[in-house]
Amino acid sequence: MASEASRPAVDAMANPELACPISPVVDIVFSRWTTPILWSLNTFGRQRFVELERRIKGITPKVLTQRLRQLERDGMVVRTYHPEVPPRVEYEISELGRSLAPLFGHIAEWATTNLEHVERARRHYDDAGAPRG
Amino acid sequence: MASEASRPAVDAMANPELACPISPVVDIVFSRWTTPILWSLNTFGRQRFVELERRIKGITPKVLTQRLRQLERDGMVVRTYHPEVPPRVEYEISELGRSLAPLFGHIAEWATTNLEHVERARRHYDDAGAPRG
DNA sequence: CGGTATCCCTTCTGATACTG
DNA sequence: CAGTATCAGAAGGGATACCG
Repeated sequence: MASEASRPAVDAMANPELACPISPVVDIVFSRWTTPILWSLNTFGRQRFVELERRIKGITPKVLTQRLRQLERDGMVVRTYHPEVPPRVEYEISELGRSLAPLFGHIAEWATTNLEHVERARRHYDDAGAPRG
Repeated sequence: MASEASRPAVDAMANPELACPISPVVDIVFSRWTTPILWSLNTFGRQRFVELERRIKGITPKVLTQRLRQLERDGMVVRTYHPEVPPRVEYEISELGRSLAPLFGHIAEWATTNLEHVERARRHYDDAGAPRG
């Protein structure tokens, strides 16, 4: 195996000890509400606060603000303030955020082929699969 | 665009309206503690409860049980109970769970090239980037 | 419009103790 | 060993109201 510093990314799947190397990414990218936000910004382009609020069904302004701030801090989205009356704020995905697109594509692909397997497993488990022992 | 039923997975990136199609996967795969568990099982193979408990630093038996049950219900892991004294239970990743390996690989790859960008963005934001407006 | 402030409540989690 | 039971505490959201 290669050294820690020069190890190719794929080798991470075989990296022993300690926590799994994808946990940090999960914290950044896959927190609640972040994927719909990134998805919306990536799909529909630059949007205002209300547009996002309306698009992302069920989110409250407080939570939307929190997540947008976090995503802005992490460099995933860019916030632009226009000092007008009424004020106008636009959010757009950054280059760093856009680099997640292929990843999201892979996840979507996994979903289309495997989500039904999960559903099936759940039904099977709920019918008779409760753990014995 | 193709119809809803036959649409290729990658087109999901352009799917309009409603929530983003990867949210269900996020709920299943990227809940707290699930990635370290799947990672450990995928990397080190079949393991007993205590082995997982010791390997995954900081997890409590209660939470480990909860997550393992959920993963078992979703068909990601297989639980095998050996009625011996003392009892022995082994967990291993399922075929469905193993199908996530390439995905995890992509995430790990993204991490190695982009995680430092995130760190940099955070420092920059914390230094002077607080939103004005 | 684009938020913030406040309150409340559910969920998640940790610690501890105990059992077959 | 492989959990379960119980309780307490923290965190994350939601609802509502208000502000520049």
